[in-house]
Amino acid sequence: MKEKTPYYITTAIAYTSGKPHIGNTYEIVLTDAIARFKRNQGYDVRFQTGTDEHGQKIEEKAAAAGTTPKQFVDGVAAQIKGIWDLMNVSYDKFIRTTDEYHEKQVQKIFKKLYEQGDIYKGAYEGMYCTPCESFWTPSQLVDGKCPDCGREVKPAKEEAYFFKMSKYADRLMQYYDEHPEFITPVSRKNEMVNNFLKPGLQDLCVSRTSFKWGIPVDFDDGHVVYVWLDALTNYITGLGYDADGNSDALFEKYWPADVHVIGKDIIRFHTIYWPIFLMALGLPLPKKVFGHPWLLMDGSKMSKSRGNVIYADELVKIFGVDAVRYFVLNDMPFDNDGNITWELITERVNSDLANNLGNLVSRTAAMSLKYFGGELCDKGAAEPVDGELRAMAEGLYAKVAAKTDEFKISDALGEIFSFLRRCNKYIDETAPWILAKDEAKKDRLSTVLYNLSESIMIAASLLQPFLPDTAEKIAKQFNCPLRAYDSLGKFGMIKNGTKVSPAEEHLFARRNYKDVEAAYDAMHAANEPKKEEKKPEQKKAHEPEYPAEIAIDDFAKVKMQIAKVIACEKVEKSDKLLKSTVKIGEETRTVVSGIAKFYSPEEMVGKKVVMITNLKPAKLRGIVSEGMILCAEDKDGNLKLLAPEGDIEDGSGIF
RNA sequence: CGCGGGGUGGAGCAGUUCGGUAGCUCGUCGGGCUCAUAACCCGAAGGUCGCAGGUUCGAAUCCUGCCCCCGCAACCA
Repeated sequence: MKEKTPYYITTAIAYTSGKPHIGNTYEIVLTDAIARFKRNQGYDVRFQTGTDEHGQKIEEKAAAAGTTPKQFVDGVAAQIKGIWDLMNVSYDKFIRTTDEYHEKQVQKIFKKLYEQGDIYKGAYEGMYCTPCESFWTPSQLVDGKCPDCGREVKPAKEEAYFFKMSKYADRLMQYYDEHPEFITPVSRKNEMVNNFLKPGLQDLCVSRTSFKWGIPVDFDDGHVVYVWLDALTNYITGLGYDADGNSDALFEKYWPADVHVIGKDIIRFHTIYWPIFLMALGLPLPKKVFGHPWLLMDGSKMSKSRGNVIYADELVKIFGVDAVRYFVLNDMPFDNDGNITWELITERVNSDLANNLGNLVSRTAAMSLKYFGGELCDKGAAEPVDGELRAMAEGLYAKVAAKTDEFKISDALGEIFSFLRRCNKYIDETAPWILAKDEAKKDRLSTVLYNLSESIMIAASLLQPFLPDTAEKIAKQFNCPLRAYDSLGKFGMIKNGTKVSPAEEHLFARRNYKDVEAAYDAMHAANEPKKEEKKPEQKKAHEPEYPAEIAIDDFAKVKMQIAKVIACEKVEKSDKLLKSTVKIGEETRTVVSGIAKFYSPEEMVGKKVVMITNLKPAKLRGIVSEGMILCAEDKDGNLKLLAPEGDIEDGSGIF
């Protein structure tokens, strides 16, 4: 017997900074669908996913939550895994970058690359602008001065390790040329070449000293491995790769990966840095990187602060797992961003799943039960009208497989659902209820119902990777096994005498939008903003994470005073910033505030505002801001200045 | 001129590589049917393919210019 061909497929690992929303969940469902399809085709599939758990942001979040980073990521990783499981994702391996074997290998890899000279200790060497706290390359300087603020800059250094990217650039270009399908969709390739390869690759910073929550560089205290070298290598450490050459058999079997499924935002890291790391390690490169588009909430990017986030588990509660899987798989175009709204998903579920698929199964089963006690039998009473149905059924697998191979999952589903539509039409053409009235047509009736059941089984088998539970339910109701993919070209596999069972419940319930809305509102009862309140033009609201309580001393550190705005202008090249000159008693200061969307310079002048006056000065858009004007912000990001209730002298303190 | 994506009947999308009757799903309207989840089937209405030029016998598709939307970047002390 021939050995199965290995197929290694991965998702990007999810960053453990918070609960993943439906957009993040899309990636895992997409990958799962492909993995399941490949398994059904007879590949020996390994499907890996996991979590990316290091970094400054996590360190900060953990601190804000009052836990250790490890406790924090344990919690989030469990949550992410829980959602993947909820979505019925058939991963074989869930890797965490805090797993011991991963950390150990990353250290080894780092050391190996260092020893062979691909990683070198260097410094951000450049012209440093102290007030801006920024490094600039000589070419960025304007007249030899800081391009931001126009001040003097001086040469400075900050220690860090770098990877010599440029060394491998030519080989990478060559790889692109020899493997035109490496970057999918292909349109992304040009983006990479034009934006990064042609201008010349910058060396990549691969260590940090500014935070601690990372894998330590074991030969240099204070340095931790910086994100990409840590995160990307999960694809090989998860297979048991060993930098010393003692890799696991798994690694030998599955590497190189057949495809990395990732979001379009990180294509660059997977098609430039990752291949180069692999070249440096002397390993073969992945065969394909598929950068999928994004799922947008009603046309705008989902973000917590915008209040337009939809989570997979909420959708599942309302619609069920397979409906959610179907929606994200079907409504995502191949290389454009997809759109999700409550109306859209309701419509999809109703028209495709309930009306087309669910009702077809329901009416077919009901007729079999009614006319033959559920017994299926091809009496051989074929008629010309059957031909088209059979031909379509027999050709369906090839079409679906072709689309799936191109990762055009939406098109693959489209093929299946147009076939289901054809089945519904077949019922109309054959009108079984009329055949049933004529005893002489009994055989014909039986054959018609057999043909329908057979068609449904073929469709269900092809739907299995996308809607696994639904396929199972159909198989159970028709008492037939799901078909092996190499026999999908044959029509007539159901054994005569097979009995259909009555339905326990509808495959998919029809929903009306009002109920969906009500269910959503009930779920969010008190908090969360409602979904209608999305205002795309409004930018993010701040999301401070407060400690549970603070001591009075902490509060006492903040010096607040009343200030009077005596002059105000827009900051050039900025759409949010106003630069105000304020008077605080005897003192005059300059302060920059992000309120230009809400206040014009004219209306600012003369206002008395509340200001923090002992805040460390910061430079914004090249202007030093000496304080902060306090505002209240609603959930849509609208701002209102805080002002004293009555008139009071500027410079007055606030307690 | 920072980078990138997009503007196709009421909604969501395909078609643009290699120009030649503008397609799909949903919605609407009319009809049919009754096995079925007010489901299914048939038919119809509805589009100057963002705008303006150009190339061509012919442009959604190629060229030029412009407008609008979105994301990234910058920026919110």
